[in-house]
Amino acid sequence: MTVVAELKQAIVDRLYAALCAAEQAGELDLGGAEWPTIALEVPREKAHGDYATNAALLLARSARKAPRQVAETLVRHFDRQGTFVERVEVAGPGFINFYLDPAWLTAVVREIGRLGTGYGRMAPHGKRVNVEYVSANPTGPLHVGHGRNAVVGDVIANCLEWTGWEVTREHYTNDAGNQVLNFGASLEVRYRQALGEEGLSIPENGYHGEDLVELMRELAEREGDRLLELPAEERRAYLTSYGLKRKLEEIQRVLDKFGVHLDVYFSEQALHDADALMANVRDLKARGHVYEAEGALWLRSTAFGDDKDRVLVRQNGLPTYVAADLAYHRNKYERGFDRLIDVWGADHHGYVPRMKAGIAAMGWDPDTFQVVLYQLVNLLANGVPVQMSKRAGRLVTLEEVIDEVGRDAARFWYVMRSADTTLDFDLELAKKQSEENPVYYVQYAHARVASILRQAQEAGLLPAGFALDKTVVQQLPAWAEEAGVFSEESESDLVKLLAAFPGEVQLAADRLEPHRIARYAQNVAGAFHSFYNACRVIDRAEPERTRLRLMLVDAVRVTVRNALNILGVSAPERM
RNA sequence: GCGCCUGUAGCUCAGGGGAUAGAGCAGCUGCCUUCUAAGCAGCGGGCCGCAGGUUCGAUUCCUGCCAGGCGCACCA
Repeated sequence: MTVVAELKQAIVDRLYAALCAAEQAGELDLGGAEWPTIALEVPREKAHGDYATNAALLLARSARKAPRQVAETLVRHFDRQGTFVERVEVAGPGFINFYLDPAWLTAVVREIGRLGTGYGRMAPHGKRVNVEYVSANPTGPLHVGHGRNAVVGDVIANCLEWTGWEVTREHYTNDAGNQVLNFGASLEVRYRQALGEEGLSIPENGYHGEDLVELMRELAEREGDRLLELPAEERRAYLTSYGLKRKLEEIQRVLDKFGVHLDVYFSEQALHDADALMANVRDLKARGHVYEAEGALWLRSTAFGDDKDRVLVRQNGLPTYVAADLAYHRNKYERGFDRLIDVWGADHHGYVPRMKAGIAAMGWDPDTFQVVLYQLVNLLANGVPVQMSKRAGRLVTLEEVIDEVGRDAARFWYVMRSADTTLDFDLELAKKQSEENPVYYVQYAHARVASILRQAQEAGLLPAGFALDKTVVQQLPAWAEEAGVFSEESESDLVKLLAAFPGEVQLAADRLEPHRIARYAQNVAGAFHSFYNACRVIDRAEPERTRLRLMLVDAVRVTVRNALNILGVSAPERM
C-alpha cells in the first residue's frame, strides 16, 4: 500500500470509529439505517484542506440532524493520533476537511524515489485478461482509424498490467470468408494487369487499393507469368495466401513502428480448419439455444437480451461471421482468461448485444466480456474533411501519419481524448503544430528534470557515479531520511499531484479510460513547469533545500516517465 | 422508427450528486546576465443544448424534446 492509500484508509477508519463512538454516546441516532460508504476526495479548493468528506451530509437524513451538527459530532469523536491529520474542520454545508502535516508530502516523495519504475504499479493478483485490439483485415493497409484502435487498446492493456492483471494482447486476423475470396479475385486482376493484360476490372466488393497493385507488380516481376500456367483454383489459392501473408506482415511492421507489440496473432482460418465453428454451433444446439428456420440455423439470442435472433449457419450451409466470432471468443475463454476486452470502432456498436448474448448462451458470464467502443476518426486536411474512398483506393495510411507526425505525437494525439468523442485528426495541423503538441509539453518537463540532475551532478551535488536509471533516493537513501518539509505552494501542489498517480492509473484501468493518463501527464507537467519558474532547485547557499528539491524533481521524473511509459510514449532526457 | 455516442469559453476538449465549473489553442499584458522561454505569471471570455423530475443540493442522475455523428444483414 502506498503512503497515500494508507493515510486515506486511516482517516476513513477513524471516521467510522468516530461514528461508532458518537452512536454509543447517544449523540447520533441513525434509527437503524446503514452506515454510508465514507469516501475521501481531494477538494477543488486547496483552502478546503488536503482531503475532505461529505459523510456528514450523507448521514444527516437518517440522523435527523443538520449536516453541520452531524459533522461537528464526528469531528469531536475523531481521533487523529498516529495519523498525518493535523487539523480537522467543518466547513460549508457540512463537509469535514482534513489538513495534513506537511511531512506527508515528504513521505510521498521519499516513497516515489524508493519505488522508481514501480511507482504506480500494483502487485500482480494472478487474474488473466485478454485485450483484443487492432484486429485489422489483412486485405489492405492500416489506416487512420486503426491508429486510434491500436493506441486505445495498447494503453488499456498497459493500465490493466499496471493494476496487477496478467495481460495478453491479441490481434484477430480475419483471413477467412467472403472478403478473402474478394481479396483473391482482386489480386488475380492486379497480377494479370501487371503482366500487361488489359480490359480487366476489380470485381464487385473487391479491393481497389494501390497497395495491391504494387504487391502484384512485384510478384509479376519476380515470378513472371509462371502462375498463369497453374490451374485457376490453384493460382487463386496461391495468390490469396501469398497476399494475406504479405499484408499481415505489413500490418505487423507498421504496428511495430507504432510501438504496438501484440502477443498473439490469431487466425480466423485456423478456427475453420479445426472445425471450431461448427463444433461450437453443435454445442449451442445441445444447450438448446439453436433452432432451424427458413433453411438456416439460428441462435436464440433474444433469450439473452438481443433484440432479434441471429443466423449462425446460412441457407447455403456457410457459417456467418457471428458463428466465427463466437467460436473465437469461446476459444479465448477456453484458454483460461478471466476476462475478455475487445476494442471496436463505434460503427460496430450494434454488434455488442449479440456477442454478449452469444457468450451467455455458450455458458459464460457476459459481464466478463467488455467492449470498448471508440468513436470514429475524421481525417481532415487544413480543416476540410478528406474523402476516404475505398473505391478510389486512396486513403491515408497509419504509416503516413506516423511518418508525418511522429510516433510519440501520434500516439499521444490518439489517446488524448475520451474514446466517446469523435476525433478530428488533421494531418496538416498535426504536422504544423507538432512543436506545440501537448506531448512535447510533457516530454519537455521530463527533459528539464534530467537537465537539472545533470547540472547538479556537474556541480558536485550528486555523486560522480550518479545514473539516471536509478533515482536519487535509491542512490542516496540517507538524503531521504534527513529530508525536511516543503514550504512553497508550488511544491506542495506538485507533490499532491504526484501522490495521485497510483489512483489515476487504477481509475483509468477500472473505467477503461486511457485518456485519463494523458490528461494526468499534462497536469503533472504543468505543475512542474510552474514550480520550475517559482523555485530554484540548485542553490549552493541552501544545501538541505537543494537536496529536498532534487528529490522532488526526481519524483517528477519518475512519475512523468511512468505515465509516458503507460502511454507508450518516450521520455527523452534531452530536447 | 429503434439503438448507441456527443452537445460545457471564439475553437478543440477535460470534469463530474456538493463548497467560487477547468485546461490547451486563439486574443491582450508582463517575465530570459541564475538549473532548457518547447516555459511561466496575469487579463478578458460560460442560461454546462432546451424543458420537466428526483434531491437538503443537479452542469453531473432520470424522463421528454432539439441538434450532430454512427449503427439497425443469411456483410465483415
